[in-house]
Amino acid sequence: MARDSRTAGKRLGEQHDSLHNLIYQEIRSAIADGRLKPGERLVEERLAEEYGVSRNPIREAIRALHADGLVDVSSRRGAHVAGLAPDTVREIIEIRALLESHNARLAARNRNAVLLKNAEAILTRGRTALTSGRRRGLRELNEQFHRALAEAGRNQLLSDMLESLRTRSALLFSPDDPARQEVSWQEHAGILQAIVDGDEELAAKRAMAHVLGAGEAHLQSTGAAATAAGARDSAGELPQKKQERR
Amino acid sequence: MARDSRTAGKRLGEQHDSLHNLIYQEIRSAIADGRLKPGERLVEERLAEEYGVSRNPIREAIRALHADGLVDVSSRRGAHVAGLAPDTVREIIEIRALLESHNARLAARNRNAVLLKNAEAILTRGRTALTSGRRRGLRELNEQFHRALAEAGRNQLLSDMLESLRTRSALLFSPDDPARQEVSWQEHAGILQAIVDGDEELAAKRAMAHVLGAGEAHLQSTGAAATAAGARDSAGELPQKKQERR
DNA sequence: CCGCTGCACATTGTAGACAGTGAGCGAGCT
DNA sequence: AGCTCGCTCACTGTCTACAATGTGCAGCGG
Repeated sequence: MARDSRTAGKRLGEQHDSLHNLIYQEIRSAIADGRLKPGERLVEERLAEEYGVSRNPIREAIRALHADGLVDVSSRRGAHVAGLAPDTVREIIEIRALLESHNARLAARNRNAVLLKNAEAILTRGRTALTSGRRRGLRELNEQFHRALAEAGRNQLLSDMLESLRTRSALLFSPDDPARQEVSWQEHAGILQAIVDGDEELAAKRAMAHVLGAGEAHLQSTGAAATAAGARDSAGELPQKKQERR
Repeated sequence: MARDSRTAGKRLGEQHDSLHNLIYQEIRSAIADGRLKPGERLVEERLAEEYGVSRNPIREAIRALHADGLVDVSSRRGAHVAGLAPDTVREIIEIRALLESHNARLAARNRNAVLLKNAEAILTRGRTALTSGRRRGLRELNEQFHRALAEAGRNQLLSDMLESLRTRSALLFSPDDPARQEVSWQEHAGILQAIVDGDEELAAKRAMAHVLGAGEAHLQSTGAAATAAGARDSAGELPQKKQERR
């Protein structure tokens, strides 16, 4: 399969971090970078050899990825990179919209000065990055902004759930459309403004619109309407019958 | 996240019971039954011996429990049964209220005949069990009813998230107050009625009230003692310095 | 030519060791 | 005494080996 062993810049640094954590990160970014595509099988022994470790850390990493919803694991049949069926994407968007909305409401209710300052700082950085054309960091800044908002909501559970949803979508969605980015950061500003003003309703409304808008954009760019309700439970779990036996 | 209760619901054939799955179930019910108390340490080797297996299945089970939020795992310091700090309980209630509410709205929007019939059947069983004094099955019936509602919402992700939240609370909350049960099942009826009537707003409102009400009841019963015993915000997450060295 | 049956193997599940680390406990110092 | 510094050891993290099982393929019968 020659997965370009070079791409996996496996520098097992000094890190006292447990091995399986590093593996987890590695595979995770491999999925994010598209080096591992949805449906692709994750063979423990192969990965073990690739990273120069035994199968145990690999197994743990895979379990962690499974907990994050990034891989599907079926008993005795191995693990596959999870895919997102259009229906699932819609569900994620819907729930994320609901939760982001609620979180924005909470943030507007609390109005914690320092946390909002932090969000504003990130917002500024995002907007300058946008105008100066440096788009490479935008994805990360977007992540940071939403994380800052989540913190401002001061509900740990909600924050965690949002993080999880963002992870699932961010890793599996297609890269962002530049045009959309403009709108996106304007909306960010609008949300934050409403929060700072303490206008709960407006903040909630804008947050929801933001998520739904971004979701629409993604649905457009990716599969389009090519899959109304047909795929149903396929959920990207097609094992991709590659057959690489020798 | 909702273990592997794949969409199919748990008809016959509970999967090929891999050992670690059995262990998972075992420990899980041990927590539910109170045989394992919050803060208690889970020593892999001890459990391995207790169940007559090696440590690997134990580790996997612990990971799964961790994914469900039932145990806390800190690197190199072992796993402990998770506790619920009062703040966390409030967060769970709040988010669950939000999600149950939304789910009820969706159910009212869809009005899937067969799924609602199912919910009604469970409702009936619950009410008869209540009046006939057989309270031992009520907890399970309550679980089933909410699961049925979740299905009726027809949003898999939402259903899974609710399942997870219910799991976390059900296992760690104190047993239910009989008086509350009466009210609870009346509210169940009210919610379902609104859904059947297709009144989205009412259904959402009632679902939220139901969760908040139940939550309040729990906070009352546990909160008082909890405030005295472990007023700290860390509540159950202190590793419980027992020191059982020999 | 095509479907069925049984075999062989690729992979996962489990077991049993070894290695590394953090936490108490006591010796030595001040 | 109080404190620091090692020592010791119960653990977890990892590795290697073995067992169990699903899958594809060859070979056979139709």
